[in-house]
Amino acid sequence: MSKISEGLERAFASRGFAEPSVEDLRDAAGVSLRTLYKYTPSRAEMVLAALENRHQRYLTRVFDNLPNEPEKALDTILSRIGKWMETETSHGCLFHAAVAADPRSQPLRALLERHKAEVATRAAAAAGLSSADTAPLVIIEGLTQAWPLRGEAAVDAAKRLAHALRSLGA
Amino acid sequence: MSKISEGLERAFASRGFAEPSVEDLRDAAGVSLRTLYKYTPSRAEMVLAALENRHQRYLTRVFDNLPNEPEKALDTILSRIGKWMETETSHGCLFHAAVAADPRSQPLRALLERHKAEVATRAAAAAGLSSADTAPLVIIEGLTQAWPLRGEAAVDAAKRLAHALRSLGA
DNA sequence: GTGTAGGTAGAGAGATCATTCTACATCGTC
DNA sequence: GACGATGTAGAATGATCTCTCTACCTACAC
Repeated sequence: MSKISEGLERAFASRGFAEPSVEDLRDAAGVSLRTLYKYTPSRAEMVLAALENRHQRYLTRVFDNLPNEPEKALDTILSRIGKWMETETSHGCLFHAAVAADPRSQPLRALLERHKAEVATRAAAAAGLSSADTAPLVIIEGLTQAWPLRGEAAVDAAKRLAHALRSLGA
Repeated sequence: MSKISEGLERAFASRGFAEPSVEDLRDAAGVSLRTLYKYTPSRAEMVLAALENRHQRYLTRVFDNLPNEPEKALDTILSRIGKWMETETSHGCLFHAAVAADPRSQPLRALLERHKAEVATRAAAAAGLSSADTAPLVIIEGLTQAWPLRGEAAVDAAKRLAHALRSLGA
C-alpha cells in the first residue's frame, strides 16, 4: 500500500537508515506492526519500499514537463534538483545513503544502479546528448552532494558547468 | 594510537558504518577491547577516529606534489581521485556515508564540513581559481559519486568538465 | 446473524550489541 | 627482584532490536 511506502520514505529520509526502529517505522507508516510486516516482511524490505517510492517521486518532480529546447532543459533539471534538495532532504542522495548504510546488500545496489541509470539517461536525452555521455550524471551527482555544503551556490556552479559543457561540445 | 585508527578506517570502509560490531572493530584494530575503549571511549568516537585518519590519507594522496601549472593540476587531482576510488573504496565518499548512517550527529557533520572545505579550497587553489568557487567541488563530488557507477568514464567526464570550465572562464 | 478477510494493540521470544568489569600477563625502571 | 603502568582475554550486564504470536475488533457477503 502506498500510504505505507510514503511513511517509510519520510521516516528514513529524516532520520537515516540506522536509527529508526521498526516500531518507529510502524508509527510513520500509520499501520499496525502486523500489517507493516505483511507488506514488507523484513526491515530490509521496508528500506526497499521506501526507495521505490522515492524513485517515482524524484523522477516526476525532476523530469516531468521539461522544456523542449535542449539548452534550457538541463538548466531546468538542475534548478529542480536544487528545489528538491531544499524541500526533501538536507544531506545528499537517499539511495547512496541506503547503500552506504548497508554496503553488502545486493538488492540495494541494484536499486541504486537502476535509479541512477534512469536519471542519467533522462538527463542526457533532455540535454540533447548521447545517452552514454557520463557528464550530465557527474554534474547531477556533484550538485546533489555539494548542495548540503554550499546551498544555492552549488546550483549556480552546476549550471555553469552545464553551460561550459554545451559550448565546448558544440 | 595510529594503528588503531588505521584498523578502524579499514573496517568501516569495507563493511560500512552499521554492520561491524565493536568486537569486529577490536579485531580490525588489533588491540584488546579495553585498550580500544581507552583511546576511543564509545563507538561513535571510533567512527570519528577512522574518519580523521581517512582525512589525512586522502589529502596526502590527492594533493601532495601537484604540478604547478594550473591547467594540469586539476587533471592530476581528478586522475588521482579515480585511482583512490579504485584502490580504497568502491562506493562513494566515506564521510558522506558516515553522516548518512547517523544524520543526527553534530560532530560527524562538522567533520564532513571540515573535510570538504579543505578539499574544495585546495582544489580551487591548485586550479588557479578563487577559493570561493564551488565548481571544482561540484566536479570532485560528482566524480566521487559517479565512479562506482561508471568507473573510468566518470574520470573522463570530470576532466572534460574541468577543461570546459577553464576555457569558458578564461 | 454467521463466517471470513483483514485490520489493531501490544506482549513476548530470542538474539545481538555496546559498555563495564574481573583476573591475569608483560616490561621498563628503580 | 619488586612496582606500577599498560596491555590482553573474555565474562557479565543491561538495554535494545527484530520478528512472531495472541487476543480482539470491524465490515461486509450471503
